[in-house]
Amino acid sequence: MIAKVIVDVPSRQTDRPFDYNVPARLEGWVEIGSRVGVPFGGRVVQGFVIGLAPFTDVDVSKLKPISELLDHSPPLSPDLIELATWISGKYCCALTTALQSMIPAALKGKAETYVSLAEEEGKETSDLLPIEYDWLDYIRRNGGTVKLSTLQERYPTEAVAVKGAISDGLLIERVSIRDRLAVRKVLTVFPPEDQEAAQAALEGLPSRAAKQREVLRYMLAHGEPIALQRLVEEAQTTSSTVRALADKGLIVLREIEHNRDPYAGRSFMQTTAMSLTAEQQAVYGEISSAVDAGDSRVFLLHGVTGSGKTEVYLQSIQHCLQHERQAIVLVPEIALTPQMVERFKGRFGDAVAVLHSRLSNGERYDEWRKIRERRAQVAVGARSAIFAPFQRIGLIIIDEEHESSYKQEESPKYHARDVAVRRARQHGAVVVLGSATPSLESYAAASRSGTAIERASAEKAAAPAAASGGGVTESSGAVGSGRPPALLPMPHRVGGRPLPEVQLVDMREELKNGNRSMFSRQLHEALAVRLERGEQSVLLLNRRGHSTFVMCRSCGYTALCPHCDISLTFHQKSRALRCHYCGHAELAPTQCPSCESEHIRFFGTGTQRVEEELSKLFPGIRVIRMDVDTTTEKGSHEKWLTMFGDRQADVLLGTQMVAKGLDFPYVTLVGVIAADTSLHLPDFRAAEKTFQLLTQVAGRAGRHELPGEVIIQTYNPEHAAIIAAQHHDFAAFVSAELKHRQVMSYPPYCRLILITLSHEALPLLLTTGEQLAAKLRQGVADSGITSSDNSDGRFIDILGPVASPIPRMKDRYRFQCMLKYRGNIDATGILQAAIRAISDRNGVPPVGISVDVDPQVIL
DNA sequence: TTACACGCTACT
DNA sequence: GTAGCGTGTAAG
Repeated sequence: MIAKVIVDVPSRQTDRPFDYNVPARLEGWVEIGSRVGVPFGGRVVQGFVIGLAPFTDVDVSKLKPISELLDHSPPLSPDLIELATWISGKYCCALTTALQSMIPAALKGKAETYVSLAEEEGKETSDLLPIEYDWLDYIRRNGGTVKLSTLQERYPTEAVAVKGAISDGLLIERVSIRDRLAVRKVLTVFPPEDQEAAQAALEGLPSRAAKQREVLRYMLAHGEPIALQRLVEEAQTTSSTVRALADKGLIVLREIEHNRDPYAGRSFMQTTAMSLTAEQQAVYGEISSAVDAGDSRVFLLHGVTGSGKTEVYLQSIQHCLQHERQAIVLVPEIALTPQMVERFKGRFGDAVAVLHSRLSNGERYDEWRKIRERRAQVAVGARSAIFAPFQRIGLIIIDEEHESSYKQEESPKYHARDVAVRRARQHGAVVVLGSATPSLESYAAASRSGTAIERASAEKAAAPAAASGGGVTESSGAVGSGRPPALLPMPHRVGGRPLPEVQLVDMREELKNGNRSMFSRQLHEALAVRLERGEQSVLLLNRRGHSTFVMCRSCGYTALCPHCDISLTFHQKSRALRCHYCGHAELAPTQCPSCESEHIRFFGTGTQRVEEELSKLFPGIRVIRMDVDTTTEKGSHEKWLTMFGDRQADVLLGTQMVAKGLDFPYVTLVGVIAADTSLHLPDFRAAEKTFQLLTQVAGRAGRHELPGEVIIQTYNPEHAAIIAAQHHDFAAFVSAELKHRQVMSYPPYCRLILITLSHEALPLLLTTGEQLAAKLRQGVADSGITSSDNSDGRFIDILGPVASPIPRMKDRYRFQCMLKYRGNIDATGILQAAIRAISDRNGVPPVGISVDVDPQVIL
């Protein structure tokens, strides 16, 4: 049997299947999706079997056998392999990169060399005396096989002798792939099987074996297996005592597989389905009947904050599970809070597997196995949970579908929303995209469709998009391909609670009136009121990144990274200047390195400064600050939110992470320190992102009995995005923004591909960039498309090359080209051909090329 | 990606 | 003559 293997060597030349013989001992075990170790160019690498065939075209003399099978059952299923193939084509990445992203990091094997004694295999080594070679004895003591690296570490002076032994055939070298992490095993003590015999033996124990007697009594009394470590603690004894008992055969000591459960020892209050409002019921009805139909439909659930989307998710999942199908729930990493997890665990208990980046590799691996072994039917997780190894998916929910964190920034640069639609089609599953502020891409696509229930209520909301429509590309992402998503509106909050009142404060006026503080009088006043009433406030510092840059007020010098040409960021803790991109760090200067002035200052309002100011204005105020500095530690995120929920603080101050999905009954004030910081970023989505963030954070207030108030401080109170956020007016925002996008020709009116070229040598980079652009233009011309609008609605435009927004990173210069296109155009195909055309005959391009299809951040 | 072969330079 | 290094090539 021949296996087609994708080897884990991510390069253009090796991105194709290689054929291997399946050795007799693995016959029947090697399946499609198996992870194997194979010899590849003089070493052993990991690979995935993507096909099996009885014969091959490859010269038999070249064929090598698979050297090992790495798992008992294949970690990938054929549908995931098919999905990976699609991803590698759509997002221009190596197939192995796509495959690799689908399995937990714990299964990313590394090659390890082992040496075995030849004598163990019946060969003669009598001419080597153990006295002469300590290391030889060491190998014998360790069962005849040890890791070469361990041997080298223990006997550094014997390198030559070891090498000699290998070439003399006394030692046999073997290369094997070792997982980063095996299943965790725990030594466990089992109670005696024969109670009566044990009782008798207990009497017969010598009088000085008091501890043994105690342990045995404990085990008889409890009658349940217990971890050795715990037994030792509970019985105040040592492991040797327990082992002695085990040697006598009175108890059994055995390793058992242990599953790390990050939520072990935590009880979740079980909840049952709440009765739905008419609005929720209508939406639930649409979703559940589509699930029943096994129809791979896409719904865009547009529900205002507090409209009860989560309850609809929960009941839809319930419905799906009742039909023996599984469900995936994607949540932005930042919103994967204990609150969110609690709601799912509370409803579905152990049937839920949770996957997020704060889990250790081991924990994530265990959750993943829980899914694969069908012990879980619901997966809740961030982006990569879309690859959860379920067999029969019925429903995929993407909460906060507009979040840019669904786009992976590293290769494979996939968008989880588009992958979800594709995977749903494989399984005949329903996709629900939920948001209070849908992305313009999804919304524009959905506006072109309609079903019974939304036609009535959505017409008004959809009107502006539909009016400007026609130009909306029918293929902007997978969302747009096939049948357009149907819009499911939920415009009302549960319980008829009003959306909070939003007040805009013009900070220019504040300055004019002599208030130079970062708090306006209104916000100051409102905070004081909450403190007095014992209510809570959420303060948002809307700034992307955490940059507090360094500038000299005398000469204007700013500290730049010597490798990347971008501003260095000041870190209070270490008093260091760090580069955000390459990790370069230096000590913060006390005087200007350029003009030696003392007037060097750290700019930008960080959360730290807001915190200081708050304590100055309100002595004794209890503030919880959540930003990258305070939430990197494992579990810290959770800890802060629990504290805040327990009302151990008056103010929750933070960056974007405080804006999403939180639901605290005593929060009656939301303050935005400066709404503008993200508004003027050189990114066509800046306004959209600002609107979304403001709307989301405003939704944190007054979700329960107490009414909420929102204060937004801004220097641009007349900006359309900010006014729309003030009035909770999604339709107005969409209408204005879509017009703008159409004029400027940006998504959803076209699609984008960003190509970044990088190299240390600037001249080479420039010429290569020009060559690539020329080949692209030629490719476009050859396929008969012009860059102006065609009668068939197709159009393509090639921009650049121009210097990237970050013109140098890690000592490499960067230039970029942008492809803008609309209509049925194989843009990735044209691009791939152009790259091939400027590459050498081995397919290696002269400079680094990175391709980002449907980029989220142009910045 | 990486191991290895090949060819060149620089020195024993 | 050969160790040491850079470059190119192929990997089943």
